[in-house]
Parts: sequence; structure tokens; C-alpha cells
Amino acid sequence: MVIRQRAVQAGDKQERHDAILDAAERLLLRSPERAANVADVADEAGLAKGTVYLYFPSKEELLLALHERNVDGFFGALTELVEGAGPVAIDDMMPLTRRYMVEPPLFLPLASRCFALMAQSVPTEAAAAFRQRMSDRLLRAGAGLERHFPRLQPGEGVQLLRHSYALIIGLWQMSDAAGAACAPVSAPAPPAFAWTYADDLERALRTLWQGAVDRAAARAQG
Amino acid sequence: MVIRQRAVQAGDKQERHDAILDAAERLLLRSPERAANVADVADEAGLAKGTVYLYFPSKEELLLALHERNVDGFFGALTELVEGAGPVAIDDMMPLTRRYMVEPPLFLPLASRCFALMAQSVPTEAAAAFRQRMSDRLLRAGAGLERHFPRLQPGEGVQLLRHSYALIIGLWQMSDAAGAACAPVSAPAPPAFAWTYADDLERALRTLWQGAVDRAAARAQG
Amino acid sequence: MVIRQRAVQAGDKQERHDAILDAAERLLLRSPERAANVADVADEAGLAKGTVYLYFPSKEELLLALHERNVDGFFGALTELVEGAGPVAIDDMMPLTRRYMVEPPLFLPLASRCFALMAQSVPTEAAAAFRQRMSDRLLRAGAGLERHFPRLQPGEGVQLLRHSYALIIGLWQMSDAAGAACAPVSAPAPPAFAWTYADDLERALRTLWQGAVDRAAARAQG
Amino acid sequence: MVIRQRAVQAGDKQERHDAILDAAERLLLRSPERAANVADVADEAGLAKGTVYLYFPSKEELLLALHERNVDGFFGALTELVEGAGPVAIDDMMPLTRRYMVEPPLFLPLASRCFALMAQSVPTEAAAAFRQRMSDRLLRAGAGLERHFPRLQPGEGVQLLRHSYALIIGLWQMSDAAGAACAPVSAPAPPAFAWTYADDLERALRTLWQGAVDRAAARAQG
DNA sequence: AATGAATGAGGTTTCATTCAT
DNA sequence: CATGAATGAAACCTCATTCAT
Repeated sequence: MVIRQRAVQAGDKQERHDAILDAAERLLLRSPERAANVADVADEAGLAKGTVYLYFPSKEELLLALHERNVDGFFGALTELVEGAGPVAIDDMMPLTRRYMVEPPLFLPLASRCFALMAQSVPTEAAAAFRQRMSDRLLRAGAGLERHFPRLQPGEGVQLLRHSYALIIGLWQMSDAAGAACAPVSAPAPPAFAWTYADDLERALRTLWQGAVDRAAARAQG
Repeated sequence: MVIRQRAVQAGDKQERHDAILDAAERLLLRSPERAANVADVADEAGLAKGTVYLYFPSKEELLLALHERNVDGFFGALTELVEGAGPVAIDDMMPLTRRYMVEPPLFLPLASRCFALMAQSVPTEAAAAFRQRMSDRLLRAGAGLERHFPRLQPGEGVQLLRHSYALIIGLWQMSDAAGAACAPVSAPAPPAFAWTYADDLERALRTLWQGAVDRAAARAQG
Repeated sequence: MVIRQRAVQAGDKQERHDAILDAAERLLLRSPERAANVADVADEAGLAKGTVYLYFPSKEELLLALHERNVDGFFGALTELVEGAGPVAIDDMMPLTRRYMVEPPLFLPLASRCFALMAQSVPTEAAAAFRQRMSDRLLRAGAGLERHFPRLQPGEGVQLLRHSYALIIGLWQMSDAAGAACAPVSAPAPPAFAWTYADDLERALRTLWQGAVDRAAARAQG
Repeated sequence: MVIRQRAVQAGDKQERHDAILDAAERLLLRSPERAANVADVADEAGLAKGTVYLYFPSKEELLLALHERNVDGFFGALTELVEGAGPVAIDDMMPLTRRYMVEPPLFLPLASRCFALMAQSVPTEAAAAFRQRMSDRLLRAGAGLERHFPRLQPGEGVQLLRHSYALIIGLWQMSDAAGAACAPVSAPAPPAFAWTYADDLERALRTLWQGAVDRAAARAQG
């Protein structure tokens, strides 16, 4: 009905692509429980359903793209940090994580959901491509990291990042957040989970990084 | 049509309950890609669809129950270990993990899926109850753990277990295994993921535990 | 919404199966242009959409089943005729054709449409099965026919029936009927088509049968 | 993007019109099972979708035009034959039929499909116009035919052609060919259909023409 | 004349759950 | 208790056609 400006230039198209992602994001923020069907996304974007399919082959790949945009934000900042001039310490990582993953209300639930999608509904090639890009980002950031912690052996930077990411995701899934997301009035968390996700994550990451650094140091000494 | 023996005794009921779980498990093992709809589970159990609903309030809670049975296996063994007479070292944990979580082909995918379920489709109370039982298991095992690593402060045992579990799940979701579950012929894993899940997990867990022990030791010394 | 009696007995099921076909038939009679989507059929039958899918695997196979029921009517009568005691002449065939195929307003359009379905939307096996049953009917009726026209060689009965059926269908598709079906106010038919379908068909069939009988006679004499 | 030469001259337009038909034809030949959507046709013609609509009011009328081009080939040859100087016998018709209708892999499926289109999706006037042109062709060829078979009464030439066409189409739709179009590996045809379409058609046509000629002769004698 | 981005109606199918038997 | 027929919401995606550029 509402014919918005047509996207004829390549730039316009990217813009519209992003606009659709924005719409999906707004929708997920507003009602995380809803499965965000394509009709709603189109509506929110002020477009017709068919138009969404011009830009994304399926609902799943739309969600994946949205997630990847989030991921890019994090890795962009991380790469900038580790490839920058200044020194980098463990303490520099925490704010980054917090800012890009913990605080944005969408990152973790979406990441979580995308893992499920990848295992079920996304065509193998798309999943593989996503994984490949993820690998590239990790490799680059991991290599950068190794420059700042010279005792790390080659590959240990990537490894550490990979393990960190696993902790971030895994812990979130276990955390009350997952439950609380849907429970407006949640009961008090049982003792073993009675931690703020953010704090618990920080502790976990510190422990992990401590272990990695210690081991590297021990190896250097021994 | 075929009315199988009615379950009138309490024991019969438990038996049928388990039989349904068994059927679901067989089904998931046989075709992990399929979404395992209730009709198939009922069929596999030799029961009618309606009968399944006599034993489980919903499909989701059936899956959750199946997962919990798996989890119980692990925690049972872990508790037995830490509450046993002998000494326990980090190295004792690995085989346990491997045996109960890594090697059984169902544990990790199901765990992964259950997190998603908990956040979406399971009624709050059921989720809370599940969480509570999980908390109990963790607390008990965590407390047991602290007896063997006396430098750990109270609560650090649970914490370590929680973080370990997060690593186990998170890493699996990132691993090629998650993708490969559905892709009969998967492309070679991209470099940043080119590790066996089992090996990578072991490294990650060792690093984490190393970090925890080191920190405890440092605290004890400083 | 409206829970009609449940079909538990095999007989009930057949009844419901037929009831769905009846509904589809009514719908097609009422508005032949509409593609009769499954929702409408279900509505007309007073059932839910899903229920229709319990009885027919797809919309196409529903239509095919309806057509086959019509075909069965014709072949039933034909077989009864040729396997009956009395003598059978060419003139006996015409009323049969008229009664079962020409006069019922649905037979020919549906037959026409089913040919298209068979070539496009019906799974190969279903199409093959339909074809097989059609073959059986033809063989039986053809064999019966040969008993009444002893000069026909074995196989010529089936052949004649097959050719007749082709004429019936082909001519109908060419006839004004096809066009008139959708044109409430149709222009006068152009001269080459200015024949009533029924009359033209009778002429064509007589010509065909005449040719067959003549050839048989000639062969017998020569 | 790529604006091909514009068609400004009338000749250019006809050329482009034909080019689109050619593209549709190639497409149907290449994959008879596919429904040949407009996007594909445009693509194959190297044009944009919108351009196709400058030359054809709808997808259906495009198909109809393609079919009519085929039909024209047949009637052109037939008219040339019957209006030529030489004598014409039944045996002269068969090769014509074979060459223009049976052998080209597109004629029959397309003819079949067009009947369905005419009855459903084509606006009345377009259908009437098509029918009118068809009538003209038949009348002319029929009249020519009557000159070669002088015992035929006026109108019986057209009639015979019409009935022949009905046989050709009807028999094809019943034949395995129709089904086989879509079934790369088709099961063996059931006995009642176990004839080559081409042979069966020839038998049928001969029978029909025999009947017509016999009747004319009988009338002349009686 | 040509383009191709945008439209949106349209129909199929699945499957968790209920409830009459 | 057990059954399985019935439900119907839910969501997907295609594609003929239009029209701004």
C-alpha cells in the first residue's frame, strides 16, 4: 500500500536491508517472546511481506543476519582494540564485553536462538558461510590478542577468545536471564543461580583468562 | 485400537513414563534433525498420542524430562565421586564429563535445545521447578567439591561447576558438532573451529580450573 | 468448533471421506471457477481444514478422488451393461455416456482439470496408481465389450473404449462448453464450433464406432 | 539495467514479441514440469519482467500466443496440402499430424494446458477471439478437405477435422506421455495404456476417418 | 520503451492439544 | 485409563502484476 521510495541504487538497497534488520530488532526488543514472523517484520518496516523476501531468503537467515550485525559490532571494537597502538590488559576486555554483549538486551537471546537455528532451519551452506565469517573474525582478533600477551603460543589467542565466547553464551543460557525473559514476575532465583549474570560472567572470564596467563607463564619459566 | 495393559499401579505408571522417555530418546537418536513430534513419539512407544499427554503436560516438558534424566546421570556420578572416600583431582573430572556428556550423542544437543525451551515454551513454574532441582544438584556437588579442594572458598565449588557447565554447553554450540548434527556431508571446519570438540573442551576446562585453583592458592598465600 | 460425530468405525470413515467429496462437489457446482481451496471445502463439509487433510493428502488428490468417483459411476454402469445378459448395440452406449458424463455438469470439467493435475501437481506414485485403476476399469469393460461384438479382435474393445473416452474429453475441451463455463453472456459460437457438444459427440462416437465395426467386418470377410 | 535496443519500429516490435515467445518455448522445452513463471521467461529473453507485460497482457495470453503459433504451423501446412493441386488421401494426413503435433515435444502439453487456461484464466474476449481464429482455420481447411473427398457433405470436413483434433488431444492426455512428461523414471504403463501414443493415435484416426468415409459412401449408394 | 523493486493476495501444510468414545 | 479423530491457529513462501524511475 504505502510505496516507499524505491531502492534502485546499491546504497539504497543496503539501506533497506538495514531498515529491515532494524525493524526486526525493534520487534524483538518490544516482544522477545514472539517468534517475529515475517509478516510482522514487514509491517514494522512499512513494507510488504514479499519485499522482505527480496532481501532475505528466509526468516531464519534474516535473524541470522541481525545476529551477525551484533556480532560485528563486538568484533569490530575488539579488533580495533587489539590492533590499536596502546597496551591491552585483561581489564580492557570486560567493558567491551559488557558494552556489546551483556548490556544490549538483544545480543544474548538472539545469539542463543541463532545457535538453534543453525542446527535446524538454516540451509547448510548459509550456516557454513556464517561459521566461516565467524572464524575469520576470531582468527583476526585472536592474532591481535597474541601480540599483547606475548607468552601466549600461536593459536592460544583464538582459543582463549573462543572459550570466552562459549562462557558468555553458555552462562547466559543458564542464568536467570533466560528464565526471567519470559517471567514478568519471577520467583527468587534458587541459590546456585543467585548471581547477577554480569558479575558471574566477569568472575568466570577472569578465572579463565587467569588460567591461560598462568599456564603461559609457567611454560615460559619451566 | 490396541489397548495395552493399563497402568493402574504406581509402579506401572513410572514404567510407562519411562517408556515414553525411552521412545523419545530412540527417536532423537535415530533422526536428530527431525523435530520429533508427539505423534512419532507416541508411535514409537506403541501408545496413542493422547496417552502421552496423560504422562506429560506438553511436548516441551517431555523433552525437559528426558534431558533431566540425562543430567541426573551425570550429577549422580559426580556426587558419588566427590562424596566418596578417595581423593579427587582435576583429572578425575574429565572422564566423568566425557562419559556422561560428551560421548552420549544426545546429551549436548538436547541440553542446548532445552535452554531454548525454558526461555520460550515452558510455563514459568515448570521452568522454575527444573531450575530449582538443578540448583540442588549443583549445590550438593559443589559442596562436595569444596571438600576436596580446601582452598576454595564457600560457594566457589558451585561456581566452578556452573562455569564448567557453561563452557561445556557454549563450546558445543559453537563447535562444528552442532552444525554437523544435521549436515551429513559437512565441509571442513573453518580454521578457528578446527578442533575436536572433546579436546577443545578439555583444554578449556583445564584452563578454567587452573585459574580457579591458582586464584585460591594466591589468596591463601597473599 | 462444531464437533460432529467422530468417525471411529471404518464405515464412518468411508462416510466422512465421501462427505468431503460431496462438499467439494457442491462447491464446484456452485462456483466452477473457484479453485475450491481446501479451506472452503472444509467449511462446506462443516469440518476443520486439518480434518480434510486426515482424509486426503492434498487438495489435488482430493479432486482426483472426486473425479475417480465420477468415473466409477460411468464404468460401473458400463461394466454392468456389457457383463449383463442382454445384447448390447452401439445405440446402448450413447445414453450411458450422456447420463454419466455429458449431463452431470461436473464430470467433464473435472476430468479436464484432473488431466492437468496429473501432469503437474500430483506425486508420481499417486498418478501412477490412478492410471492403474483406470487401466483396470478399461480392461474389464473392454473385455466385456468384445463379447458383444465378436468380430472385434482381442484388445480392440479396450482400444475402442479408450478412443471413445479420448473423443469425449477432447471434444468437450474444444467445445463451447469450456468457454461458456466462465462466460455468463457468451458471444455466439463461431461457425466451426456451432454445435451442441452432446450432438457433436454423438456424431463423432458413431463415426468412430462405425469405423471400428466396418474394419472388423472387412477383416472377417476379406 | 541493461537497456537493450528499443523497439520503435513496428518490425522491431514483432521481433521482440517473437523473441519472448521463443524464450518461453525454450524454457518449456528445457523443463516441462516447471510452471514457467514470468520472471524466468523475461530472464531467458534477456528482458525485464515489466517488458514482457508491454507485449502480452498476461502470462496466460503469452502461453496462448505460443500455442497459437504452433497451431498455425500445423494449419498452414494442412491448408497448403488441401488447397494444393495434387490429390489428397487419408494417408497424407498422418505425416502432417506427426510432424506438427506429435513429434514436437511442446505442442501437445501446451495445447492441453491452453484448454485449461481458456476455461479459467483468460478474459472472455481474448478466449472468444482465439476461438474465432481457430474456427477460421478449421473452416478453411475443412472446406479444402471436402474438395478432396467429394462424398463428404458440406460441413463434414470441418467436423472430421474437429473430431480428429479432439482425438489427438484427448488421447494424448490419457496417454502415458502426459504423465511421463514429469516423471523422469516412470513405471511401466498399465496394460490398457501400453501403446505408443503415436501408434495408438494413428489407429484411432484411421478408424475415425474410415467411419466417416464409409458413412459417406453408404449414403451415396443408398 | 524499458526496468525491476515493490506489492499482497492466495493457498498449503503441520502439529500440539483436546475430548468424545 | 486409553484412544485417535478432530481441531484450527500459525506461518511460510510464491509469483503475477503494477508503477515509480
